[in-house]
Amino acid sequence: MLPVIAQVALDLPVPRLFDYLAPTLTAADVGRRVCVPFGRKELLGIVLAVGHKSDHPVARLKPISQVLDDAPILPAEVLKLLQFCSDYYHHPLGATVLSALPTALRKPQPYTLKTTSAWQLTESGQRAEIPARAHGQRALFTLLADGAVHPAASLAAASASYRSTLKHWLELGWVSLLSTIAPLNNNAVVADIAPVLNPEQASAVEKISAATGQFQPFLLHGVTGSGKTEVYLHLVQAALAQGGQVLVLVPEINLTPQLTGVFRARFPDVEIATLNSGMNDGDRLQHWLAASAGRARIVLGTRLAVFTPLPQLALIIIDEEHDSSFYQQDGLRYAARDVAIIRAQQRNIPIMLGSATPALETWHNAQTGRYQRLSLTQRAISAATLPSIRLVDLRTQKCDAGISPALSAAIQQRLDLQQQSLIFINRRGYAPTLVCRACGWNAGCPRCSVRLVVHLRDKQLRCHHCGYAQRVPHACPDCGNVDISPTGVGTQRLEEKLQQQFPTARVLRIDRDSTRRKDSWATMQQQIRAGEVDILIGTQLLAKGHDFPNLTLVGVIDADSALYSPDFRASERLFSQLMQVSGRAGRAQHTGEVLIQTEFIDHPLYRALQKHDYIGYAKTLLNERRSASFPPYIHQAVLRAEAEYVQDALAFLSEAKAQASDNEHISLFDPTPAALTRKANVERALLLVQSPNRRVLQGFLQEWISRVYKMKANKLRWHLDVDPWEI
DNA sequence: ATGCCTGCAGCG
DNA sequence: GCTGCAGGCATG
Repeated sequence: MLPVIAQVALDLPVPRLFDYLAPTLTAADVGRRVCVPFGRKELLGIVLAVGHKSDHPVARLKPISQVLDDAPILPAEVLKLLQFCSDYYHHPLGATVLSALPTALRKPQPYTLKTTSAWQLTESGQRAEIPARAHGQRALFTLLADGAVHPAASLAAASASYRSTLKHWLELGWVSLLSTIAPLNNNAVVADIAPVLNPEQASAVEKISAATGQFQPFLLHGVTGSGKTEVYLHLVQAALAQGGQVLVLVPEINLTPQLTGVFRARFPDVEIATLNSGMNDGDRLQHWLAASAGRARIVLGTRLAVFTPLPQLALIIIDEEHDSSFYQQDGLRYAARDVAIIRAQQRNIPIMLGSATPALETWHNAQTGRYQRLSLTQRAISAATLPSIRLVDLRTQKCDAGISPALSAAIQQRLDLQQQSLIFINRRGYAPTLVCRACGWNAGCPRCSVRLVVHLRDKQLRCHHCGYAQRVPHACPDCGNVDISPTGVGTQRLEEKLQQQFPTARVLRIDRDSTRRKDSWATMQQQIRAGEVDILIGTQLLAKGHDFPNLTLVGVIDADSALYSPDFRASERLFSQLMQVSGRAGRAQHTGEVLIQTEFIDHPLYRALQKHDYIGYAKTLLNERRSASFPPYIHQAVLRAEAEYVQDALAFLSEAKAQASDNEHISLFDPTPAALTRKANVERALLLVQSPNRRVLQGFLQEWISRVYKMKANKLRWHLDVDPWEI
C-alpha cells in the first residue's frame, strides 16, 4: 500500500512546497488548512496536492499533525489564480497562497467566529423560584418569563450582574444559551430607489449585461459626476437577480462607510461583505467567510479582496482603476487590477474598469480592442457643467507665500458669495524644508536621503519617509547663523498665510497630521458639508471622491514639480490628479472654477486639462511612450536589493546581472542606486530589465530568478517587482 | 523565516 | 582548549 503524500504550501521565502505523510487525506482535501511540524515548531499550511510521490526520501517524511476545519478553505479556482500570481510575479508559491488568507486563518489552530449569544428559559427554568429580595434576578427572570429567545444585549438592562446570574442559571439548567454567528449588516437602512439612467448609462449597462457568462473587459470612461456609481449599482442589481456574487474593488481611500451606505441603501436585503486592511482580524474573518460561503452576495473591498473565494462570482467591478492603491508594494507585489482581469478570464465573466482618467496601460488596451470602451460624457446632474480651468502665469504674477494675486482675488470673491474654496497642494516634491541662507546647509534625514519637512505647529522637522522627527534648530548647525527659515509652501504655512490674508474666513487644513485621529476626517467632512468652513487646504486626500456642493473654487498652488520628475509616469499622475481635484469644483447647482498656478502655461498637460481633454492628452502621452519605448510599449521588471551600504546592494545586482543568460529581446540595464537611496537606514539599488514581449520577459525572468535564489545574499534583502508602478 | 551547525577570533 | 558570534544551510 503506497503512502499518501500531501504537498503543502507554507509561508516561507523559499520557492518550493513541502511534503508530508497524510494517510487520511484525498484529492478532495486540496485547499485544506493543516498543521505541520516544521523544524522545531508547528506551522499552518495549505494542502496543494495529494498523491503518492515525493522528491524527498519518503522514509524521512513527517506526518501532518492536524487537519483543520471541516472542508477546504481555498477552492481550486482561487488556488489556480494564486499559482498564476506566484509564476507571474515570481514570488514563492507558499508565501503567495498564505498571503491570500485573512490573518485569523494563518494561525495553526482552528478559528473561532464572533457570535452573539441569546438566552431562553428552559422547562425547569419556568418553574424556578427566585428569592423575593434578589431584585436584579427577579427583573431578569421577568424578562425571560415569556419563554422567548432573548439576545444578551436586551437582558443587560435588567440587572448589572446579568452575566453571572445567567451563568449560574445555566449551571442549574434553568436557561439555555444559543449562539449564532453575527450577521454582517445589522444596522437598519432606509432603502433607496434606483433612479432612471440617462441613455449613455443605460447603454453601458446593457452592453455589459449582454456579456454575462463570458470573459470581456470593459472600460467605463466617464468624467467625475457622470454617474459611474449608478452604472455599477445597476450592474450589481442585474448580477444579483441572476443569483451571482459581485466583487467591487475600490481604492483604499474610497472604501468609506459612506460608499458602503450607498450599497446598503440600494440593496437593503443583501448581505454585503467589506474587506480592507483597516479592519480587525475578527471582522475580516467574518466577512471573508461570509463571502466565501456565498452568503454575502456583494463584496466591497480594497486590493486584497481580489483573492477572496466567491463561489457564485459573476461580475467584477474596479472603481478608479488607475489608482495607485491597487498596487501592493511589499510581499507579493501585484497589481490588483491585473489580477482581477486574470480572475475574470479564468472564470469567464465580464469585468468593468471605471475611471475618468484611465491608466495609460488600460487606455491602450481599450484602443487596441482588448477592452471594450464605454463612455459617459454627460454629467448626471444636468445643471452642473464642467468647471472652467484658468492658468495663472507665475512668471508675471508675484506670489506671497505661494498665493498669486489672481488666486487671492478669486478666494475673496467666493468669500463674498459665501461659497467654499479648496487650495490644493501637490505634496510630491513640494514641502517646506529648512535652509541656511548663509552656508547653504539644509536639514536632511539622518536615515534617508531626503530633506526633512518643517512642521511649524509642533516646531518639528520630520521625515515623511521613515517618520524620523527632531526639533527645529534655532541656528544653523554648520555655521551658527540664526537666519534659517523654511522655504517652499507647506499646508501649515499656507494656513497661517491665508488666515492672515482673510482674517474672518474659517480655514480648515486637511492632511495626514490633522486627520490622524480616527474619526476626525469624518467630522471634518460634516463640518464642510454644513458650511462651517470657508477655505480648505489639502493634499491628495481631498482630491478623491468627496462631493462638497458649496465648493466652487479650486486653487492649485504648484503643480509644476511633477513636470521635472525623472519618473516617466509623473505627468500621467499629475494630469489624473488635477482632473480629479477639478472635479471637486461645482458639482451641484454652482459652476466651478479651477485656478492653476504654473510657470509653463503652454505645456500640453495644462492645455489638455483646460479642455478637459483626457483623450487628447492620453494620445500625446502614448505617442511619447511609444517613441521612448516606455510601457505599455515595453514590459518591465525591476530587481531591487536593500543592504546597509548601497555598494553592497549594487555589487549584488552586478553579480545577478552577470548570472543572466544572453537574450537579444531582453534589455538588462546597469544596477543603479534607487531615487531615494537611503530609507529608514537601508540603502537601496535596482536593476531594470525590459522586453517588448511579455512572454519573452517572463521566460527570461523564470530562469534568471531561479539563479538569483541560489546566490548568497548575506545581510541583504532582494525582491523582484514585475510591471513596477514606480521605478 | 528561523534555528542549528560549523568555523575561526579572542581569551588565558 | 573553551566561548562567542557570523555566515551557510536545511527545514519535508
